[in-house]
Amino acid sequence: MTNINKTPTLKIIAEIIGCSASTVSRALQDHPGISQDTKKRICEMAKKMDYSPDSVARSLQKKSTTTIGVIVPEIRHDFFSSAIDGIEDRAYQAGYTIIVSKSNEDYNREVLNTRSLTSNRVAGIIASVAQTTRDGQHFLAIRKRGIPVVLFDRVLEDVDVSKVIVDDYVGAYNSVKHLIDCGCIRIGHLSGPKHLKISNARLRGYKAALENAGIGYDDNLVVTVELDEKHGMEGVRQLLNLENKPDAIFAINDPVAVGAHKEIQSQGYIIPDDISITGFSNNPITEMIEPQLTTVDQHGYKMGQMAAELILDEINSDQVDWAPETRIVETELIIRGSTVKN
Amino acid sequence: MTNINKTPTLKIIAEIIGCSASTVSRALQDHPGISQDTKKRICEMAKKMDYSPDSVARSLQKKSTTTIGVIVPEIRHDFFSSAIDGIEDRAYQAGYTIIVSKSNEDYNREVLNTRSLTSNRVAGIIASVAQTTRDGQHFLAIRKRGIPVVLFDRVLEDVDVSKVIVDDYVGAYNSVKHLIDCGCIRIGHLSGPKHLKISNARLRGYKAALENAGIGYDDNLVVTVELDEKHGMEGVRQLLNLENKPDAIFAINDPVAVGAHKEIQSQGYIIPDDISITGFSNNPITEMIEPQLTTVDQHGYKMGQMAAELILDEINSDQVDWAPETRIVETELIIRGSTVKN
DNA sequence: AATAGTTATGCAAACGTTTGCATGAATTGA
DNA sequence: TCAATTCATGCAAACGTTTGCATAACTATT
Repeated sequence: MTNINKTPTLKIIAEIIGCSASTVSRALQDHPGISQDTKKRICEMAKKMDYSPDSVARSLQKKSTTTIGVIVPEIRHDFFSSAIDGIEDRAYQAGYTIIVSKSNEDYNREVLNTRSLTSNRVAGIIASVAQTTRDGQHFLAIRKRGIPVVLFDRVLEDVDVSKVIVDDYVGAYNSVKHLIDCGCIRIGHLSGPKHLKISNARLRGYKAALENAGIGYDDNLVVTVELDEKHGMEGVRQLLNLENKPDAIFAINDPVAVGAHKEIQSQGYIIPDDISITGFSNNPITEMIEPQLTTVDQHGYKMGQMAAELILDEINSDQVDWAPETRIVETELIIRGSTVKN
Repeated sequence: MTNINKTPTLKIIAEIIGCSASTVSRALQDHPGISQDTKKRICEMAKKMDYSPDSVARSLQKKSTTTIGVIVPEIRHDFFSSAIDGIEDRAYQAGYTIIVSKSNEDYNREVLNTRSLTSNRVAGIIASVAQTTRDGQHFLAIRKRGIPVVLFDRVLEDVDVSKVIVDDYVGAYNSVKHLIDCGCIRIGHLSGPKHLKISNARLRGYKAALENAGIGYDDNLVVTVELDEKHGMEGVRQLLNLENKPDAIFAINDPVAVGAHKEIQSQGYIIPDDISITGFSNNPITEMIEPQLTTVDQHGYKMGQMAAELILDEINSDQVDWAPETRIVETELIIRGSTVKN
């Protein structure tokens, strides 16, 4: 599509007013060296012509953009879209725009994304890494070029950049503590695959809460499952088959909890009267089932905000070597009907 | 944060190789006028230094970017994040990046967003308008400057730009026809506010399907509700209070359907044996409830893809006056347990 | 009236590309 | 051997900004 109306530039305004482009530039910036009269004339004309500065040209000259690059494994996913939302809000407040790209859980595409973003001279990159990403060289290389990098949620342990993570341990601890406070004494746990950091952190939280309450740990009450609904159903069956059944379930995440929820009900138990249950993540589903699920909010939106704040701090710092910083987002226990009668 | 390693540029490579920047530029573009030998030396060096061209500088010189601007009312919302996903995929394939901004359902912010995007010299803008937007001047002005605009889903009727919309009429028709095919003969409709286009289109589809099947239209079976779960519950109560109760419900959207779903079950009716029910949108919730909800997929992802395709066509066209085009996305009926026993 | 100081403005370079044109070297054909 | 042709490369301008420095026109001070 070709341009019909020409976009106004400094030079065009300058010609109309009868001055130089520098004067127009300075007038628009309210530079002290320009007379009130000229300023007024120029500003009026600029407004009349609906002038807006060419950020491309400005970025070239300033050698920096006001754009933040974002890389996520998946866009169409409540947690990530919430995070993007949080990033956008903070960026918008600071006058920045965001370029969103997704890796599709593919390491190679993630590397390509970083190249594209650096090529676009973004002021910084916020990323949550793909499941297939093991190595963080691409992020380190960017950082060495002076572009701040913030990893959030899915971070790489051994990569020395700023990070925003959630405290899974505390989240799990509080969740289990809540079950105990509700009077449950035999709490089962549907745990995740052992190679995942979150599984271990949440399992530790579970154990600590039990110990703190003086409840003995029972190996039979912990079942390891994959992170989806189907496995939640299967896992909980094992627990319901025990002769000494649990009176509560702490599930590693919401899909697993939803699976358990269904299975428990289809076996005729009443939630929360017979068995209480809690999940993790605060997915939208948790509000849609009956009774609604008590869960741990991971605050995707909040994490996005914090990641944006962190990167803006780093961008605006003039320190040559900003030490990477890790910020931890507090989880929040959302108490609903699956643990408390309403 | 300050730069430590300098980013390689054409000039730097030129100095190392001992030629001019133009030669490097041409070599990297595989320009015919450069000798094989020089090309090889230059390309190797560029790779070694991990050179990637400065898109900012290139955009300035070429007077065009490879960035598409996206404006949505809300990011954290399944339909919109799916649409963004679809846009990203197509854009990525074409070598474009996307800038995502949200209006927060606020007309003024939407106008600001368009300014920011044009200032960033995006190649085109894809938008879904805010609820408070009545006037489309801001989009027309952009288009007059030669920047293609594509509106999707929430479009402005009187604004002459390209559009991607869904056929609500057909979607509703098929949904109701399905209920009829399942043997239902007394089909209630939870309709939406009368000033919304979607309400009317879906209502027309409902009526047409009935008429086509020779089923008389009964005013008592249509209840107007707000578009959320709570009103779905309230609305369906009216229908269940009729002495001649419906044997099926077609709800204007999924939240309303979910509300109705809950209410129907809590009154002791069995879905779909006593009453069948269908929604609209294919929100993730629809798969999470028991029985799962038959619904109409609006294909947010597909709409995003189509919007991206449309804008890329327009960007790559050299026609001075590209006639706006409207493309209609076919809805798809997703049949699940709320209408058919499994 | 001459100098110093102030005020308002313009010039030109720079940011990193791309590309039309010019130039010089090498090759070809007679 | 000379002109014509081809080949490889460089020069310089342009894209729209910003900004240090120079300059011109005043104003104030003596």
